[in-house]
Amino acid sequence: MTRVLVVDDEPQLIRALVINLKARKYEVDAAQDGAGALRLAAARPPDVVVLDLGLPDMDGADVIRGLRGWTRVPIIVLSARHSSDEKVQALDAGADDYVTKPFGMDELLARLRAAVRRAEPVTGPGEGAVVATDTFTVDLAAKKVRRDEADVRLTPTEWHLLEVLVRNRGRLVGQTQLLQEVWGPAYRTETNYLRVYMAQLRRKLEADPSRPRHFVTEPGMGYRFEP
Amino acid sequence: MTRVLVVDDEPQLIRALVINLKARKYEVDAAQDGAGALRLAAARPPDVVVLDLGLPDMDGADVIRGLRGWTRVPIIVLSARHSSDEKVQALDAGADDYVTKPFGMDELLARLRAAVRRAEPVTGPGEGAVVATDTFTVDLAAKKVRRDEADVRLTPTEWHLLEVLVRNRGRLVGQTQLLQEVWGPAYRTETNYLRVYMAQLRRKLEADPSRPRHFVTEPGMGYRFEP
DNA sequence: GTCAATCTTGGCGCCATCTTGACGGCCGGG
DNA sequence: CCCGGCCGTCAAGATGGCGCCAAGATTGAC
Repeated sequence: MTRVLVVDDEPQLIRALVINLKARKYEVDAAQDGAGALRLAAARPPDVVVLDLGLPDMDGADVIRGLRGWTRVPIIVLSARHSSDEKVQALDAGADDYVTKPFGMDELLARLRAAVRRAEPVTGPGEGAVVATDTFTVDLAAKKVRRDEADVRLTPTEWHLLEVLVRNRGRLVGQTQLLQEVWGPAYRTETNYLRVYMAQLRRKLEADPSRPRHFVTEPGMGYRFEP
Repeated sequence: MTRVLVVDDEPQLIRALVINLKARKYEVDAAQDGAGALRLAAARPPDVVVLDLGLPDMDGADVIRGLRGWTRVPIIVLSARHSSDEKVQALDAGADDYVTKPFGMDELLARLRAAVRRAEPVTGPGEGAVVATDTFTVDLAAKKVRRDEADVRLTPTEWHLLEVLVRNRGRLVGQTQLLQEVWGPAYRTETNYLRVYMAQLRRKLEADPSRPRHFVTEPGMGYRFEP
């Protein structure tokens, strides 16, 4: 699911955006000032940022630069100022788009889709998204798993689970987190599913499924993927 | 040097843009209608396109789609229409930005810089526009499919679908993405269409349509084109 | 106005996938 | 030593996605 970070100091506008975005199946985080936005963006990296320039605590351009220091996430700027100067400043600071208030929700959503669309392939046709072990390789962009020179067929659930583990490679991923990301918040206690699907993954990918070397169980806590 | 393709039917506006762009060390090509724009874009692939929607010979969205068929070059749309609908249509057709006339030259240049900047790391215009398999070849630029020494006739929808798949060759394309790109954002759940049109493509292009080797179904996730 | 091509819509059967429950082994604590 | 929690394994029933077919709508050409 695409995650949007909304930054604005007007609770009303935040409310309106959150409602509209959630109705369209976006995951939404919200912050009311620049410092909070930067903190939230680091904690839960968004796929696109909607940023109001008129924040109480920081200059808008500084927020943009704060993000651009470590991420290429698309930034759509909102502002009440029509001044050409302000637009140029924001865009040159690293923003991707500039929308003046008041704006049509349809238009903002369309610009948001455009921003997400063109950002997608940045991770895509490139390279680096391939993780390898001694027995198999995972291509996150192409959604492909190869083992012994042949493609391995994974079901959607299997793939989703593998994806979460690989994205956190080397780190322990808690059972709750796995269940929540793959099956949704309502399944946080169904540890049964994890057992069944971890077994599937191991059977399809491990050299010796009964003695897993890459999908490690951490009893009582969760699972870890070791490249 | 960055090459800009300017498309507009007003010679005055073209003159103004050409002067401003050349002064800033851009290389500039210009076309006065949609057909000329598509021809020129194919002959001398630009790094960014500035496109007026009010062209005499073609609908603006069709020009966008004509470009998007084979290239991901950033497209900045100019238009006198402020209608929200028109903006949404252009953006969803594949445009990256939408500027309403009259506009400040500073702003346009800033948006142009932003578009070029974020497109930078993407693969240059050297992508092969012809993709071949053992039974047929697809020429994205010429919009032609050859099989057994003869051209294959495809309907517009079939083309569009094939186009999206081929552009993402080797990678899995989600059902939602396919539906959204081919039929529009409102059809993201009509998986019926996919089944029908994938069957059409397979019937026309696969050696054995009932056992597809190039248009692979990934149940529950999407489809993949394998060259 | 007629006709053909294309797009939309619905239904049906099959099969992979998901869900769910049960069982046994391992391990640490009482 | 026994017991309870946790994990791995297996299998059967429920579910839902997919391919396929075919009949209306719709569009566009003549």
